[in-house]
Amino acid sequence: MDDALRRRRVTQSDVARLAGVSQALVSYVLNDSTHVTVPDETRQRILAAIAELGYVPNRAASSLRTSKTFTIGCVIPDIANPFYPAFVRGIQDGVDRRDYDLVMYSTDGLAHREKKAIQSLLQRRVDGVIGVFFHSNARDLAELLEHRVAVVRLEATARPVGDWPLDNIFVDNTAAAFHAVTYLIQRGYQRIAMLTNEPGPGHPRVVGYRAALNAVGRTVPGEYVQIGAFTVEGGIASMRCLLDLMPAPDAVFAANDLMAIGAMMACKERRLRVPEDVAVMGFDDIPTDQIVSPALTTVTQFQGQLGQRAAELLFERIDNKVPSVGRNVEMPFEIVVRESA
Amino acid sequence: MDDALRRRRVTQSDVARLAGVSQALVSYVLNDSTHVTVPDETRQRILAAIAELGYVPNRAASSLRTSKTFTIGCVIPDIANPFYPAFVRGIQDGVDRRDYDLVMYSTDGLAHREKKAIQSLLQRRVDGVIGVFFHSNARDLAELLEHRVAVVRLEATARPVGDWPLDNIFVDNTAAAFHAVTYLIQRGYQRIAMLTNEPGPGHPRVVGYRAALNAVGRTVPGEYVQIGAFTVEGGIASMRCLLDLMPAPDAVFAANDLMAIGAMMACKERRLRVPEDVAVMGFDDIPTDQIVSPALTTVTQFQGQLGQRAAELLFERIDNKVPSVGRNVEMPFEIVVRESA
DNA sequence: ACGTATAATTGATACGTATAAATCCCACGC
DNA sequence: GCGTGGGATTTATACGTATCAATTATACGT
Repeated sequence: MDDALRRRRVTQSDVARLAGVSQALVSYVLNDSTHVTVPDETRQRILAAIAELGYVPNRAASSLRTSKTFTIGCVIPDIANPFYPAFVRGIQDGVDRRDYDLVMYSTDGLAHREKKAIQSLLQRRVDGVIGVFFHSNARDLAELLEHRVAVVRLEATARPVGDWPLDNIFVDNTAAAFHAVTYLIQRGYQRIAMLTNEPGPGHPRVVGYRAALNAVGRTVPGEYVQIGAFTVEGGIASMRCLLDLMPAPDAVFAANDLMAIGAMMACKERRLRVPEDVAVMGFDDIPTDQIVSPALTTVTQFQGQLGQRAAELLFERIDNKVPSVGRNVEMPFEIVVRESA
Repeated sequence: MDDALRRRRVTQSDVARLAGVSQALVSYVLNDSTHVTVPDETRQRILAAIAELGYVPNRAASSLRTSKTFTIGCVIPDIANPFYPAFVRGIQDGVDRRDYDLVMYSTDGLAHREKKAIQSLLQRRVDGVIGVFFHSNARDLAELLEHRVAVVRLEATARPVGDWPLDNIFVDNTAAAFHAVTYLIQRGYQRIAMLTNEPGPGHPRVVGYRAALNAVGRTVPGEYVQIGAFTVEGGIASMRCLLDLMPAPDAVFAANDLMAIGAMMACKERRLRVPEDVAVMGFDDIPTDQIVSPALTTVTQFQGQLGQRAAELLFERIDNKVPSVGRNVEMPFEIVVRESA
């Protein structure tokens, strides 16, 4: 095909001409407006013309006129991080059901990339945003909110929303970690260590970990909390350090599953059995957990449901079905007992 | 914040008024047009006004005027399928570098959802599309192409593109499977079976599998090619059938890694050692492969690079740097030898 | 038969931008 | 002193749609 075949875009005016009506009427039948009645005979004529010409509405023009874009923005650190695909898929399903489209941004948790994403969202005049912001400077989000953009944040704990119409959806990570560690305690483990990292949701999980141990009157030796990267390699490195300790822990709670898996690898390396010699527990429930051997005991955040629910919350706001004050919506977690602890 | 704080959107006209110039001039400084020269003094005044009012360009209006949307569409079966996150991330990186945005669609490989995605893409007047289409009825893509939308398809083999300006990026799956199976043969395996499924890229992989065996004068017993779902469960089920055969295979080549992992599980279930009793080889190189034990030997398609390259090809077309005839761009694969074979 | 209410349709306009074309302003050369 | 060539700026317009207001056609009741 050469550029010769390049087709001019068909507009409502073209359709109107063919159907022998005005452009306005075409628009009316397309949006089957309630205030205007179009007799079936003309409607059919117009629909026929639309089909014949292959008319496709121009969203940009429509958005300009109505200032609705039917677009949702999704801002996450990294789609290649195994926590997110299921979450995003949940969002997609919710968004798709309403015939909205999803614009995706990966920020790598970097402040300037979050800013850039927000800037794009602003230019695009999206109707809503679902995001995971590590550096979410409240001012930037404020700009979205001031322009009536619905925003739902995924958080690791309840957050003050002030008077902004900003919803937080969250799994109580502190409580979840508390339960996880309590589970380990009940299983009889005596020296429970933790693997975590600095930015991101590690902090509340450490808080829960400490609380669970304190609740049974135990204290945590400083070197039992290892800080490293949120990756398998990070887990391996941190776990090696822990295993060098005297006494070494008999159980580890990792702030995410990749680290937990790394920890298991470090154990294997030292010929330690999991869970007999040292138990390992993770956080998030990524698909790989069911595959590794031993299968990883963890706490799930039901990422798919989380995404779907986030979309629902967003649309409630878009539909104005909800007071303009921010909500904190707590979602369930669940200890998933498999083989590693 | 109540609706009272709802800010009116600032337009170029607002900026112009504050700076004491015409709207046109504002537009000129924003697009620093080459044909028009704006003295530095006025430019500064305008930029100051932009900053003071917090002006954010309206992309819909801009798109309407220029018929450029700075939007790329991405159509894949399922972002939760572990093959795709790295691919998408590669695309994102390429797209981001050019300050385009990415609209994502998951189709589940269903024809009607592919159609629906294409329809959205059409309405959005995206500048380009990168897609994995299982039912890509050529006519639907034609509609995009006729409207000068750049399209890059990810395929499993070279494909005739006709005269359409449509690029295919592909890893030669047949050759890759041929190499994989040849590797197994060279390792001395005698009875090599295969796990695959029906739609999707299974077919060319089976072709390569057969070719490799034929090349050394072996034939394939019909029941050595098992068809099942592209999932871990599918792999388990299919592998069980294979292991019930007499004689059972001593090696399995799975058309994707999830099936391969399932196959390993089925082996474990029967107390068979991998690779000593039966070797397992997969296809795709998903992140989990490095984690399972034994680590999965597979063939990688370098998904990240694949995505990046797809974006590059797309932009070459968008930039008109390339003749309007379709290209077939082959990308490398590589046998990744780990522990399972 | 004739207004009148209602149905059917059209005209006109604005959304916010980019850009071609027109205008204005000023210094400069002769 | 006056035309002239640019530099600086503005005017005008179109992109494609949705929708209000206005107009025309139709039906209806008395």
